[in-house]
Amino acid sequence: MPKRRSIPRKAIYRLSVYLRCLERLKENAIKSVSSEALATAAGVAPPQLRKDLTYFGQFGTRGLGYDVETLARRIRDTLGTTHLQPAVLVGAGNLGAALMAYRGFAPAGFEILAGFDEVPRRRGQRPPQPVLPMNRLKDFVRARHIKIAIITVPAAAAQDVANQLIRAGITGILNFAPLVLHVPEHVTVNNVNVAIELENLSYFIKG
Amino acid sequence: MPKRRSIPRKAIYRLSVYLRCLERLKENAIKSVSSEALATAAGVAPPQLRKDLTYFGQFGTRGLGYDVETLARRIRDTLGTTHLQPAVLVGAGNLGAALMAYRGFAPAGFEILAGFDEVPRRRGQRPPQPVLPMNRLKDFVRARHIKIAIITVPAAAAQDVANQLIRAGITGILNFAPLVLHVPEHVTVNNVNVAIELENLSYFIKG
DNA sequence: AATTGTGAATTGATTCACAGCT
DNA sequence: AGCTGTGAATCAATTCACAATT
Repeated sequence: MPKRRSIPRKAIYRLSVYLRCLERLKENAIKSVSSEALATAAGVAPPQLRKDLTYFGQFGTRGLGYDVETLARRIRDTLGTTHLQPAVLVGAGNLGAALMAYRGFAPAGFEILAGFDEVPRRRGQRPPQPVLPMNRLKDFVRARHIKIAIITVPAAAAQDVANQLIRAGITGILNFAPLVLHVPEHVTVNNVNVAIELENLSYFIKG
Repeated sequence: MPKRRSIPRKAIYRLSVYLRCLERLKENAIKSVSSEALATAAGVAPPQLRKDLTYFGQFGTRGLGYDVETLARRIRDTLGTTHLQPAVLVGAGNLGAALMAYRGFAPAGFEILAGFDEVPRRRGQRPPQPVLPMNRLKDFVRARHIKIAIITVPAAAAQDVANQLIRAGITGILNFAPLVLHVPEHVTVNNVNVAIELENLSYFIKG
């Protein structure tokens, strides 16, 4: 269990980036890496990387660097993705169905077990997992002790869906709906808002 | 033109959130709003909101608050989304096709004019816009002076696609591929990585 | 000799308290 | 009286320089 004093939130995001880079090194059969090399690959400064890692422990060997395999495992431990985590998705429209079919979750340690929708299997493509009606959500989530949910419903429905998920026992929500969700203390919400990302680009390209 | 001293990057993201809240107020025919009310809706503290706004100018009236319509327009001016901005998307797979069909871009001021792919119209649903072969990318982007691109190709292809886009004149990239893109100084990259967002949730739900 | 780990210094962002308008 | 705008103060994050270790 890592001691959590006051770890910058961005440091945790960067751990994920380091992990991706380590996985690439491992594919290339590289056993060991210096903070300089890993930092460059991750697009940060070497002291940043070292500081980030020491928030969670000491993983390197002075004079030598970091063992790729070991560091990757330790980061996965810290993030809690050593074992596959189940998740559900609510809102099986275009975007929702595409996310359900996305192959990038499994290597990161996540599996979307099912989608839920008011009108199962309406628009878009057919995802590989079942799409179930909303009235089955609560039992499904409880029975499998699922903690993570993805919301891809329209803004008008999102807060209500969030409330249902939280009542079912969800404590982590990845929210694609363009609004600020209000949730209790013990629930974490991460927002993904593509329109906002584009607006942000728009600001910078005016330069 | 706003003076840009040292504006926190997150302040610009928050501008987008304020804009969404203002649009909601406008729909409800609310003409005027205080920093307290708007901040609460946006999920920030009132002084945060006021400080953010003063990075770009003075938009309120002391004793009264902010005029909803005026503030919304001024924020759009700042972000550069007063007029519709054209964009292209590269990688028309599941996710790419879903984004092309997404209806949330138009109200934010963006329009995806076309998709590009090595193998046009292969997987997933058929998007409303044309999907063109990669060899038409450069001319298309140049002829229409497009500045913004969305990358939804696999990681292995993303850097090459980014290079092509930049040669064609793109200066803002929204990157969904799970790797760190290396780009010249004048190009802005925003990353959206759903797997990393899930990892981040995983860390916090262990709490 | 090389490279990590870290306290100290710096830089950046947020919060506060209140001055300044309407 | 009410509410914005902002300099000053606090808090957080990043960078640096170098001691510690192999």
